Amino acid sequence: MFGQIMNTKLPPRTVERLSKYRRLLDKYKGLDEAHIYSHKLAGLLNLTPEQVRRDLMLIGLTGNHRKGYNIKALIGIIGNTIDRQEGQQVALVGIGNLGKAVLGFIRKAETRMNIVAAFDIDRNKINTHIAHVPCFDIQEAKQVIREKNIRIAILTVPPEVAVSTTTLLLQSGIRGILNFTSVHLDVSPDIYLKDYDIITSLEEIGFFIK
Amino acid sequence: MFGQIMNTKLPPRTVERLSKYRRLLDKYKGLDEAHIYSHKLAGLLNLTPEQVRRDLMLIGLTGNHRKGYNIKALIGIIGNTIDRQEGQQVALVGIGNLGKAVLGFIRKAETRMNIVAAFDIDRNKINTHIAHVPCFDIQEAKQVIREKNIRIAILTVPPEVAVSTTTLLLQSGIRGILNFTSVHLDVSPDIYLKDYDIITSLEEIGFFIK
DNA sequence: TGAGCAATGTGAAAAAAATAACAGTTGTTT
DNA sequence: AAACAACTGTTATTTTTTTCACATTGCTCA
Ligand SMILES: NC(=O)c1ccc[n+]([C@@H]2O[C@H](COP(=O)([O-])OP(=O)(O)OC[C@H]3O[C@@H](n4cnc5c(N)ncnc54)[C@H](O)[C@@H]3O)[C@@H](O)[C@H]2O)c1
Ligand SMILES: NC(=O)c1ccc[n+]([C@@H]2O[C@H](COP(=O)([O-])OP(=O)(O)OC[C@H]3O[C@@H](n4cnc5c(N)ncnc54)[C@H](O)[C@@H]3O)[C@@H](O)[C@H]2O)c1
Repeated sequence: MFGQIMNTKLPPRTVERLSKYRRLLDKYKGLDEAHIYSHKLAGLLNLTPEQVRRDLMLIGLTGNHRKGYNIKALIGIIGNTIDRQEGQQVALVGIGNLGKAVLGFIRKAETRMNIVAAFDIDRNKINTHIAHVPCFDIQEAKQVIREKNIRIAILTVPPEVAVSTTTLLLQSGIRGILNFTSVHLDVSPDIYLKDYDIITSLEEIGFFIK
Repeated sequence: MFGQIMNTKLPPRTVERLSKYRRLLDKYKGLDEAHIYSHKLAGLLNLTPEQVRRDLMLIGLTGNHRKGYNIKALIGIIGNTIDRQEGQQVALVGIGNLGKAVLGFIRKAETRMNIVAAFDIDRNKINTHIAHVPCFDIQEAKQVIREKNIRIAILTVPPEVAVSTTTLLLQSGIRGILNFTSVHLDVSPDIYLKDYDIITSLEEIGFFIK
């Protein structure tokens, strides 16, 4: 319906921005105008209009020279580009303070990424639901991950077990990890690893506000 | 002692990596060898040796051609480069699930970034300590931030109040923000803003593990 | 109808970042 | 003490990402 899936290699930065465009525009959908200009979108996200236009060009979206980009088409093509047709299942591993905060947050957020399982070792959490997500014993990870076709894990376990847990997850078929544990994980290049490192971010901020 | 402060403009990526080198080597300090090779450091962080050498070159650190880089000197120069002499004070704003997790985490982490105040509107939290950090009424933000010379804020308030809270923080003298609220903040270019956006990160991971 | 404006689409240039290549150094070995 | 090995330091090259610049298009209005 919205043009074909462009699976030519997209720059990582472009993918990030596409996700942001969509999330922003999801809120506009239906309400306001049917169209949006590159400079408007750029302004809302602190980017340049050229950058927006180039990103949209890369996914084969073409706007109207007078009205700008059709918002529905834009959301549609971004979806065709970055979503998987069969949906993306995500597991959260380690249901502590941080894990619970993340579960609550993602549940509220409107997203295509479905957290379908959480894992812990704590008997009090296992076999309960937290934020409507079923919690399992980490020992069942292999089966559950296979059964539910989970490919992505959010890692919020204590640092001591980060490496061993990662090994288990990779053996279970996980292909991408969002790592909150500030422990360096040594994974093969075909695993997509993204680290969230607050300390590094704070130090970076500290340096640049000098 | 460890060479002079190089305040020539460093690339953001380099600053990030410097922070990581230091954190990694803090653990090595005293224990193992006195020196480390670029390829060792690179291996530990999934970088290339050339990148490590270039980063260290940029901060004026010179290694021994046979033994590699002196770990103490390395930690020292990184400190001279990215730390502020007077220390960096940080505030956490919004002591909810996420805020508490972050407070607990940073407290445990060995870092030069000191969280010296937290703010909320909840009467039950105001005037208590959480993870040894004193909690204040957000209405007192202006005074407290001035008094304690805080320049950096971690923003973990509900999305609805993210923009207004940011305005208040900027008026109070905050220069850098680590934003967890997935709300787009429109700040002037002299404010260093870093967004942590889980949804975008997950979608990015989802795209690249295809 | 056609001049004018305000967008888009995109090649070209520039800037930023990563990688490669290699000469120079330092110790070791024979 | 000469040849060798294994590093570093740095220049050059490549790749990636952003910005510039401008021709083209679609609409409006006189
Ligand atoms: N990057 C950041 O910004 C940031 C912020 C806060 C915390 N953290 C890190 O995130 C992690 C979690 O932090 P937290 O405050 O939620 O800690 P927490 O102790 O509250 O939670 C850890 C959870 O993991 C569970 N767990 C322990 N071993 C496990 C295992 N083998 N398999 C599965 N689950 C297991 C525990 O039962 C607990 O529920 C820590 O590594 C912490 O350092 C990072
Ligand atoms: N980026 C992420 O990965 C991520 C993950 C989880 C949550 N979040 C976001 O982080 C924020 C906090 O999440 P949470 O789960 O901790 O929410 P929460 O509701 O548990 O906590 C919010 C806290 O802010 C306080 N607060 C409300 N208004 C305030 C004000 N004007 N000034 C100061 N404090 C105020 C509340 O009293 C509460 O303590 C939300 O915006 C959420 O969307 C982001």
